[in-house]
Amino acid sequence: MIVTRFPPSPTGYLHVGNARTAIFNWLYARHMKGKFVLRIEDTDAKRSTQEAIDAIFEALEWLGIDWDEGPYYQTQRLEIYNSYIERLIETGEAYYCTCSPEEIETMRQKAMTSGGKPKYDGTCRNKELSNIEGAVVRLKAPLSGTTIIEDVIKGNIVFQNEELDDFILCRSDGIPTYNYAVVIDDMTMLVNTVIRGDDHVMNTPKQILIYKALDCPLPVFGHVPMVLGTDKSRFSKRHGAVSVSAYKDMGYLPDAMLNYLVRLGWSHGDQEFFTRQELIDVFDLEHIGRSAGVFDPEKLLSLNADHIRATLPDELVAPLKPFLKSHGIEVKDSDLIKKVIETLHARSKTLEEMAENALFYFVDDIGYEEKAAKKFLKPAVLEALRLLIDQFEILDNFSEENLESAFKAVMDQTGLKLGKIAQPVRVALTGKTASPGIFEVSALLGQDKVISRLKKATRYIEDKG
RNA sequence: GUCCCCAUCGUCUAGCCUGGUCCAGGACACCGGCCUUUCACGCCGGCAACACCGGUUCAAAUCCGGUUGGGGACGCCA
Repeated sequence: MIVTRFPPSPTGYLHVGNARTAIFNWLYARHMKGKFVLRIEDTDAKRSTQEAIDAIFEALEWLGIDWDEGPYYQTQRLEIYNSYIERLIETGEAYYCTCSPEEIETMRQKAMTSGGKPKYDGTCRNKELSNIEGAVVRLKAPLSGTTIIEDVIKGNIVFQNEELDDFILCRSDGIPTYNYAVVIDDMTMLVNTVIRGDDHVMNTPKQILIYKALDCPLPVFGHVPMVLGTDKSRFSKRHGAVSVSAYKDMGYLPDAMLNYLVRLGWSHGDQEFFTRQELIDVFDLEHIGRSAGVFDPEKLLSLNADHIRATLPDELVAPLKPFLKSHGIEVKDSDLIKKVIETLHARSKTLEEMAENALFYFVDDIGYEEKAAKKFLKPAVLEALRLLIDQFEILDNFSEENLESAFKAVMDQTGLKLGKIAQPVRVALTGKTASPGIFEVSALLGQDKVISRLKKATRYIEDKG
């Protein structure tokens, strides 16, 4: 059975780059009917926070990523790491080292200036020191030969073992280092498929060495290329919004985010739009690309519009409510919201945009956009508006069909074309020059509101004239 | 500096493994047009790429080598 995992370190919000590797692991596990494990890598006490943990859970939940095992916390697994340290010391695969950080630093400086790779020189390698207070544990890494990553995405990557050094497994305070804890965790959690960011390739040979020292079979490794910003450097804050929750707040649909992030670096022929289930059905590791990709907010936005359009208005009601609320609108009538969404869902790229454009349906007193009023609410349309009010007042069924005939009647009486009448009416009803169809807007607004807004517009014109 | 990775339209990518069907296809953005009561949606059309050099071959975007460019990693961070 395939077992994948996502191991965030809780030092901040969930970054879209990290979210993408979480998604790859999750999708692959779901596709293979395997298991997906969540593990919190909180060994860095200085930077790990509970808020970050909560933020990560919230973002994963929003994305619809669930896990079958965990969350595990590394800080609760210290005994496990220690027991394997003892074993590695016993078998001679690791040793205690008492070199100070300062000494190491001068070692690095020397190596750097002489053109070499900064690494530990092995001072304590053969001293067979015992567990002295303040000692670190280092792996006794091979001095020659090669270590090969058989990467499912990038192919074989070969490292000369001379490039590697006796890196630290366990810090002087007894806390395991990242590379060591990861191996022990993946090994004991039976993780057999490790899909992670490109930035980890250099860690992988080290981890392979630990697996070998432990005489443990290797998992399958797959390193996915990074997500870049427009300037081709690692995607970060200066390129725009980077946290998953920011996109949630801007009114993106989780499925759109999922779709976009997966398609950034993975493909399935020419297909651009995927539902969650389609992704689970067809996702594979073979079609993950080898080159890094630029995060394009425009394309995400367009995809979000596609997902909004593909979602039934009914299902958009609940997600839209918080956005209406943030504009001070609380509507109890879900059926009304549904109807409002029907008029807006082909013209909204985000839920936030949809909420903004829905405001005129709900507020009591709409304001006119300055340019709109200036251009369309003019004395020339006064007569048409009054005739329309007359027509509307005698309607007993405020249906779109009846509305249309009412408009026709006014067109006949005034000799004006529909366009000449519709725009002023639109401004009167919505305050803006762009809106859903004038008949649907009117029908939804209802007789009373339409008539009162039209009357208000006539008064506005009279006052100005 | 050392090591590693990458290289098709502005961007995401298909094609590359299994050379010819590719004077390179799709999508976003952009530009025209149609539809039309506005804005969208939809539809039609356009712009635009195989980084460079050399090799292999009858034939290379596809295979090989090099160059250049970009990215990443070199912590008692993860």
